[in-house]
Formats: sequence, C-alpha cells, structure tokens
Amino acid sequence: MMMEETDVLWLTDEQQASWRAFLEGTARLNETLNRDLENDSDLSLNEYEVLVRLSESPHRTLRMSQLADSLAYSRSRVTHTIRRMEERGLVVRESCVADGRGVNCALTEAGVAALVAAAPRHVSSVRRHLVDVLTPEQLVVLGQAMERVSLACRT
Amino acid sequence: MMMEETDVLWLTDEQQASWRAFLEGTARLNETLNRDLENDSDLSLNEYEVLVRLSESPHRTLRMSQLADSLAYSRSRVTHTIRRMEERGLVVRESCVADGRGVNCALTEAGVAALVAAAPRHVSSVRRHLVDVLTPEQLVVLGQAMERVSLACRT
DNA sequence: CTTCAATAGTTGAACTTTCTACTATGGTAG
DNA sequence: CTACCATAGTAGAAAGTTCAACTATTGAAG
Repeated sequence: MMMEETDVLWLTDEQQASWRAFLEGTARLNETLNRDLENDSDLSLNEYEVLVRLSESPHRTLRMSQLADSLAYSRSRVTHTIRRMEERGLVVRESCVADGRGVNCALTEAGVAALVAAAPRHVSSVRRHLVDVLTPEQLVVLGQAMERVSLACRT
Repeated sequence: MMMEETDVLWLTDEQQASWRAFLEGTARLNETLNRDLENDSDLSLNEYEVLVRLSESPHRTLRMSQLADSLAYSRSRVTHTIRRMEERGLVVRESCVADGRGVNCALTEAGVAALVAAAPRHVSSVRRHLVDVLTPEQLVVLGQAMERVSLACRT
C-alpha cells in the first residue's frame, strides 16, 4: 500500500523497502554462514563466536556475564551453551577467585585448535557472502549504521 | 591481531570492525524488536512477518512453500509455525485445488485483527531502533547492501 | 500406461533458546 | 552486625528450530 511521505506513523515505501531487504538479507546471511561453517567444522556460528571472544581475552578467559554481554545472549543461554561446549572439551569453567558468585570460562587447547581449524574457511565464507559482495564504502556504512543501532537498542 | 592490508585470507581491521558491528547490531536489534513486539501484542517477530506476507498476498493466501521462500525459513519451520498459528486461530490451511501436493495458508479475520492491532507499535519500534537512528542515506545504503547480500547467498 | 525423479509438505526426535524460579554471594544502609 | 536488595549464575520445563525420514502428487521419459 502506498504511504504518504509525511506520515510519521508508518514507513515510507523507501524505508519499508530498506527494512525488508535488511530482514531478508540478515536471515539469508545467517543461514548461509551457519551452513558453511557446519559443513566445514563441527561448530555453529554461535559457538564460533564464543571461541573468538575467549581467544581475544586475557588468559583466554571471560566471566560468564561478560560473555553474555559481548554476545548479546541471555544469561541462561550462555550457561547452556557453555555447558554443552564444556562437555565437548572446548572450554572449561572454574569459579572466580575475586568474586565468589562469578564463574570464569576459559578456552582449552582443543578449543583453540577448533577455532584455528575453522577460521580460514569461515573467513572466506564471510568474504564470499558479505565483505566481497559490497563496495568498501558500503561495508563501512553498514558497520557505522549497525553501530548506531546497537547504541539505540541499549536505551 | 593486526592484519596486513594485502592479506586475502583474513579481514582487514576495518572490515573486521564492520563485520563485528553488524553481528552485534543485528543480534541486539532482533532481540529488542522481539521484546517490544511481545510486550505489546502476543506475536513474535516471526509470526508478525508471516501475517504481513499473507496480508499482502491476493486473497490473503500463500502456498506454504511461498511463505518459506519469502521468509527464508525451512519448510519444516513453516509447517510448525503455521500449525501453532492455526491452533491460535490466526490462519487456516486448506489444500490447494491446482496442485494436489500443495497447501494454501490464509489469514483469518482474527489474524488480520492481530496484525492491525500490533502494527502501529511495532512500526514505532522499528523507527525508534532502526529507521530514525540512521540518516536517510545510511538507511538506503543499508538496504542496498543487504539486497546484494541476499543475492550472494542465493549462489 | 508405467516408471521414476523431483517437488510439496508433514512428522517426530534431537537440539537450542527462552522463561521462570531458584541458590548464593556481595555491597550497603541503618 | 544484620537486613536487604542487587548481581551472578544455574536448573528444569516450555517453546521454537533443525534434522532426517516419510507420504503423496506431479511431470516427464520411455
């Protein structure tokens, strides 16, 4: 349905089109990256992201809540995800000395190995379906835009 | 880790930053829109999208497979989703006259009502967290970029 | 007309995520 | 010191998604 440009309640056709393209694109990209990653490794994209965060942290260790915050996952999602990954030997949990309530999650050697093994093909998949598909300018704007969105979701 | 600009395997720091911002932004946006929508209605974002597609189709009806394609969902996800929505009276299924294998899914009056009731607040949430947060140019580029990504995921 | 591959959709089990309630520790105000 | 509220994390059930196997129909080849 055609909307008037001045309507503040609805979206203009152009806004609508961008929003739809965004929804569809993220759905397809997510599905594609997951499929590629699961074909090439036995990690899901979510698990891969957990490994990345840990690998970039001092002592390859993070508190459960830091993991939750940086991945934008719920607390209980992190608990379950890490429990499954711990069962597979990718990470270990140990209670936190500084804060008796806290739990540290650390990468194991097997976790590092899994990440190193999966990374090259995953990066190439990200290139093939996102980075190399866009102009450098588009990619920059995309990043800037999503940064603003992240902030707006904080409020 | 700092990567060389000329490395074709890894991402440059700038590319990396955009990619991370994208991942985090989509995660937060999705979570926020879902939360808003579920507070204001009893629809999930996925269900809302189903209702939108149906509402825009001739006779407010689509084949299960068209629904799957346009939403980028798996067949079985559509089956389960529609079964649940049918139990709640939002849609009905009827077998397709033209193709004996096919199933048509149609919006009910209750489905239309649910969509109409949810739309204004949902649109305002999309505005608040995406549309109004970006410059018009950013939004356009975002849409164009994600359109390219959708295409690249087809291959 | 029959065979056969391809397409449409469903089903139930396995897995993942969310929701709700819970335990335990930490910090702070009286 | 002792309430008390906030924070950290977990546990199990409910809800949603994926996976693999299945039925049924269609369309095309012989």
